[in-house]
Amino acid sequence: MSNSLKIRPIVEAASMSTRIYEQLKAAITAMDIYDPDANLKLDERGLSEQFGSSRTPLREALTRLDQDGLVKILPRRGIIIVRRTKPEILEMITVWAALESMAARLVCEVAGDDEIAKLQQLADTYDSTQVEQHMSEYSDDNIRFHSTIIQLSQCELIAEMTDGLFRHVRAIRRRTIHEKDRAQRSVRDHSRIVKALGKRDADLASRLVREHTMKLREHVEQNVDLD
Amino acid sequence: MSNSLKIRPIVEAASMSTRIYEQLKAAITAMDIYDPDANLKLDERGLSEQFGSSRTPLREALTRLDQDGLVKILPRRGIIIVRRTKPEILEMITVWAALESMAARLVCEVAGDDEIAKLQQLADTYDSTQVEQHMSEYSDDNIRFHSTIIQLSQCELIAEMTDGLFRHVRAIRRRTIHEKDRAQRSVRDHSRIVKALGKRDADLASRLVREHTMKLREHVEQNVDLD
DNA sequence: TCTTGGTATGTGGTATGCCAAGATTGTTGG
DNA sequence: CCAACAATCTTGGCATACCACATACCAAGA
Repeated sequence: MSNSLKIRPIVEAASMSTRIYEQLKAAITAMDIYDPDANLKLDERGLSEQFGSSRTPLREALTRLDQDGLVKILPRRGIIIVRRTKPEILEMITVWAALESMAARLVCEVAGDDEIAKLQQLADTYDSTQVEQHMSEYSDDNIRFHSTIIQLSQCELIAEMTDGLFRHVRAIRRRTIHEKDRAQRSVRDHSRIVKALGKRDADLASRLVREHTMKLREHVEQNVDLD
Repeated sequence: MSNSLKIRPIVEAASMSTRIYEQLKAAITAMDIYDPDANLKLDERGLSEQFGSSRTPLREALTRLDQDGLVKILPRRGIIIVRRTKPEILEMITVWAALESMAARLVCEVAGDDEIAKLQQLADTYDSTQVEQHMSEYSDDNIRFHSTIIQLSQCELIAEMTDGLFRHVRAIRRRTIHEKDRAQRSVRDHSRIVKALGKRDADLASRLVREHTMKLREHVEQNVDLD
């Protein structure tokens, strides 16, 4: 086996603009943009210097972020990270409900029993009594649960679209009041959803998912103040 | 009325890159990209010359189109208009069904009776006997019907998202076999949807919309060949 | 005629510099 | 002390030049 060269294909190195784009996207996602003291202004020339590149690739990255709706480029005024208004957030949650509801429907058709069992496991990690003690972890696992449903639907497009939505909704989660009541209800909801998926009851599963997410919408509408 | 200056707001002159972006987007939307003889290759330098600009704003426009998924930029290989694969189209229709279904639900809550009456009018323009004689017009009015539902939902985000989907799905409509059976069923479906909306039966309306769109999905899956 | 290294050309990526239009600061006249 | 104006700075838009890599073509040798 050693009488020939062992060559592995060169991994296509991402362009500088792509790397900048990804890094900026991650950075914006990580920061708390709804903090009243947050600095939302971006400096083109300053950033390009920090990245050790010229303005061109940085500008390309910013154009893409603008297209994503993460920043807004204001001619001759500056580039700012956009804060979503509350109505916009509510719309996002509504769309999320629509997409995940459809995903649940698809899961009933295409997912294997083993995969749904995996989902069961995610839902069972916490019972109603534990959840109040591990709030922060639960928040992550909660998102993981919903992401998994979307994965199992095998619809790539739904995954893409909700990815952007999760990003924004997660940002305002830090501004959400966590009531233990809500968390406990959430655990019960998840359990019911899994059960419906297991029974391949598409109508029920999709309805439960939609109602579950719309409850979040209601909660945000009444308990989150962004201004 | 003529004793005062007639002032109309200054239209914020769009940047060159924005105008190029919009023009290219319109051009790509207009062409039949699934024609086997279609030229899908774009020439950066050639285009910039045609637009009378340098490559920079053109490249910015192309970056945005790439982000939209309308073109694909291949480093050092060229820029091509992307053809959607059949599975991708099917996913788009599925997502469309999810979104419009939710839109119907919202319409039941927020639309006025007068607005639903307008929808009724759109649905009644054709009856089952007329539709086969005015196929091409019906196709446009069909899209208008669905667009109107989304408008009436007052959810800006759903409108944005479906806009992109319509664009792609419309492109393959030209490759779809139009059976008069399907058109007649479509007219009946629309009528039922309006009725459900009028009764503010959100569950029924959303179900009918979803099933209606998923019928299109089925039809495309079985009757459209893109390769 | 076929193989093969070399070369010309095409194409997107990046660096740089200038420009015009807001924004800011400083100055001046009241 | 303040309003109005002017000089200056800031900042995104655009043009241009050059680079690196992919591809096609070509010519020399087997």
